[in-house]
Amino acid sequence: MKEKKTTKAKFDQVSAEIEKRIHEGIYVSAQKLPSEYDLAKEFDCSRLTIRKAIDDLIKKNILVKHRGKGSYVMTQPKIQSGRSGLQGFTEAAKAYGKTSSTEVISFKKINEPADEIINALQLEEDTPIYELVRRRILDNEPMTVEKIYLSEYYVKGLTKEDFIGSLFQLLEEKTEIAYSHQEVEAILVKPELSKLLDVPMGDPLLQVHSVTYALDATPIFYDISYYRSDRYVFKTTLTRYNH
Amino acid sequence: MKEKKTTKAKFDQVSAEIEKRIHEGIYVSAQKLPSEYDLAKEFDCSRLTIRKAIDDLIKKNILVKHRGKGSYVMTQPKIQSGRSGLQGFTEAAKAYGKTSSTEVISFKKINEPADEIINALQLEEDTPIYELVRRRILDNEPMTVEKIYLSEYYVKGLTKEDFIGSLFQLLEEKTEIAYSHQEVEAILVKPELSKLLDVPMGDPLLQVHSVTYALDATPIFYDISYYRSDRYVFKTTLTRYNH
DNA sequence: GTTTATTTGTTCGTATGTATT
DNA sequence: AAATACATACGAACAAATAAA
Repeated sequence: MKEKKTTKAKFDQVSAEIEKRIHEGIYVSAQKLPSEYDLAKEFDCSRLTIRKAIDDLIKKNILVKHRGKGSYVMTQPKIQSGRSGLQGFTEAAKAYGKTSSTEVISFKKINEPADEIINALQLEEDTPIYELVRRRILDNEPMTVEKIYLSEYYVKGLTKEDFIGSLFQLLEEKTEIAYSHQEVEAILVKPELSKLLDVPMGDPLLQVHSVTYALDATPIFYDISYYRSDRYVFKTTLTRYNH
Repeated sequence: MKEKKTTKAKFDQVSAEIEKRIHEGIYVSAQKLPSEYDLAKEFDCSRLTIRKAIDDLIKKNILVKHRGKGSYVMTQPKIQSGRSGLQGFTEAAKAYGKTSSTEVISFKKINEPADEIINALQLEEDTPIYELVRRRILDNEPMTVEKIYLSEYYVKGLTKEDFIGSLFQLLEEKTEIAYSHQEVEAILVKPELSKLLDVPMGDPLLQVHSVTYALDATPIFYDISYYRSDRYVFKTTLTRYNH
């Protein structure tokens, strides 16, 4: 039997502790953090470890630093929706203590998929593709409708009910997911979506196209999602200097 | 007299060379890069230097890696609009060889600014604020209207004409800009914007709120921008594992 | 299925360079 | 001009995940 990973990396412990201090108000924005040298002494580790810890907090948009000046705490956006973008619906819901659920609207084989999809997934023409339509509900209100297109390989033997949970988790049994490219646009609600999202015609929506890839750049699935614009905001942080 | 920085950091040379090889098709997605150890031998440097170079390319969404497996080239989104988000209108225009220009629509003092703005800029109530409205034009078509709100300090002695160029450049004479928080929403075009952006009423727009801060978390300016949804797409890349 | 080799991850010590105050 | 603080870089060693034998 294997032992659990109870001992995290040192730089993870350090960055967790710094993050804790920020939440406790010990380190506040507007004021400089202790220098890397001092932190290294305090945590009894090398400066490189401190630098790695700080680097991770910079990636998480929690700290900023500048050569010769020092490191500072970044102000937090009022509502934090994760690192970047729209991902993590279920996790975001949990974070706010809200009830979220997923409905599988349909799951079926498509014999004549749009070129756009065939192209994005780098498949031969006339390859059969499976379409999965799901709806996400937050506190009894429909928030998102997502249409997902996958090749047969990933859904062999699966039925509607299998898609109630996390798609990522399901797919990672077959392939390791590495990254996805997303494109966000503003569109007007279409009749079909008006019903599913319970918004009147003429309302604007956020439409997100994405393609998700494995490490070796194999496309895994294509996704078009629609977000109610009165409930969903896309948040990002831009940093000027990427030291 | 000081010598110019002709000699870049070694890890910058290495990452530039790797990037070049990717563009030349020497390193392609779907195939593993040489190991860090081998690259270190080839570039005659330490493994840490290679790791730093690779790390930077990962930050730029050019590479992905996975422990025990190796590093891979990420597929590029069809149209590359920069690191993340909507920033860099002028640069993006240049990259496509298009003509871009900026019009200053108005620049005036506002005596009763909205609470939303006072709040975002952390100012006292009834503090006078300056409003700058600009329009960006790409290939003779209006693309963006931006409303920017700044306190007196940053615009003292400036006139309309001073805002034709880069706002960032102008402000950095006074304060160093560190980062900004952005929120993207889908809205319907308002009458005023319909004219400025030359789109019919009822059309959707992308609306972006942002607050820009200095290193010490002082708010510098508040910005509400409107993007034509038929011309502008917001692009991001999400990475699953952030090693 | 176990062992071995490969590959990335973590960490230290040390030294020197460069920007800021 | 000096002190402080971050940036770059090397060498070395061991850990952990993965893939190959």
